[in-house]
Amino acid sequence: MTGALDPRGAWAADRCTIAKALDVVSTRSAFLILREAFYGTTRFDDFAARARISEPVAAARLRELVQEGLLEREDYREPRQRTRQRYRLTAKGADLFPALAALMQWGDRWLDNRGGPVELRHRDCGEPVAVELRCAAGHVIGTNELDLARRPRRR
Amino acid sequence: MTGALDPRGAWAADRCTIAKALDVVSTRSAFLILREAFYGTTRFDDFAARARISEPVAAARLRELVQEGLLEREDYREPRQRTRQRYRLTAKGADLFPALAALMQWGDRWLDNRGGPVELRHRDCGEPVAVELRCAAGHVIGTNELDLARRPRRR
DNA sequence: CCGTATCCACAACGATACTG
DNA sequence: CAGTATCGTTGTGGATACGG
Repeated sequence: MTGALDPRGAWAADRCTIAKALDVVSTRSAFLILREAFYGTTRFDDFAARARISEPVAAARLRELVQEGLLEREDYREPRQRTRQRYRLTAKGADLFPALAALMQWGDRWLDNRGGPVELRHRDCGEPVAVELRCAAGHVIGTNELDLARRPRRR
Repeated sequence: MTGALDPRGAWAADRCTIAKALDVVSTRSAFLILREAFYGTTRFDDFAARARISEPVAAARLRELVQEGLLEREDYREPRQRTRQRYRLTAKGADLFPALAALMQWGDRWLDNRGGPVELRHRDCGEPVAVELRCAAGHVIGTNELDLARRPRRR
C-alpha cells in the first residue's frame, strides 16, 4: 500500500467511512449480535444465549441495530401458536456480512490453530468461499498492491 | 445464507474466531489506529492526531497492538537525525486489511451519500478495488448463496 | 417467551499537565 | 518527538429480579 494520500486532509476524521461504520457497530456485542443474525438466529432469547451476552445488553443492542436499520423487528405467528417476535437482517445489515467474514477469516488464520470452526461454502457448487480484494479488471489484489486516492467528487 | 449449522454447539462462543478477533481489536481506537497504519502513518504523534484520539489512548492501543503482533515498534534514524521510533504493520496486522476495507466499503455504500472519500485502486492496472466473497470455483457469492458448515477436523 | 428495572464493576476515552 | 500521570466522565456489560 502506498501513501499517495495526504493524511492531513479533513477527510481523515470527518468523512472517513470506517469511523462512521464504527459508530454503528463499535461494540463487541453488536458484532456478536450480527454474527448470530447471519447464523440464522431470530429470537431475543437466542441472541442473548448464543452470543453469551446478558438480556439487558441484548435488548440495548437489538434496539440500536433496529433503529439504525440493520435489523427489523417483526411480529409473526405460526398456525395455532401465539404471536412471536423476530429480528431479521435488512439489506443494509446483510451487506455487512463481508466485514464479518473478513474478521472470521483473519481469526481463522491467526488465532486458531485448527483453521476455525466454521466454513463458508457456495451453496450451488459446494466450493469454499473466501473474502478477497479484487480489482475491476479481475486481478486478486494483495495489500501491498494497493493505491489509496481521494475519490473525485461525483457530479 | 442457510442455517445448516446447529447453533447450540460449543463452537459458537468457545471457538468462534469472530469473537477471538474482536478480543484483539474490539475498540474503536484500535480500528482507527490500524486504519492509520494502512494509510501509512508510522509515528506516535501522527497516530494520535490523525485518528483523533488522545495520547494516553494512542499509547495504550499501540502497546497492545504491538503485544499482539499486529504492529512492530522499531527504532530507526535517518542520516544526521536523531533516533526515532516507528510502528509498522506485521504480516498479521496487514492481513486484517480486508476487514477494514469491508467496513469502509459498507460505510461508503450506506453511510455516505457521496460514496466515501477514499478509493482503492490496483497499482498495476489502475482499476478500482472491491471486497468480494468468492468461491474456489471463481463465482462471486452473494450473502444469500452461502452455506455454513462445521469445518471438519484436520489430520 | 420477550423483554424491563436496578445496581454495580470496570473499561474506554478525553482533557490536561508534565517528562526525557 | 514519544510518551506517562492524573482525573473525571461515559460506555459497556454482568447479575439479579421482576412483569406482560
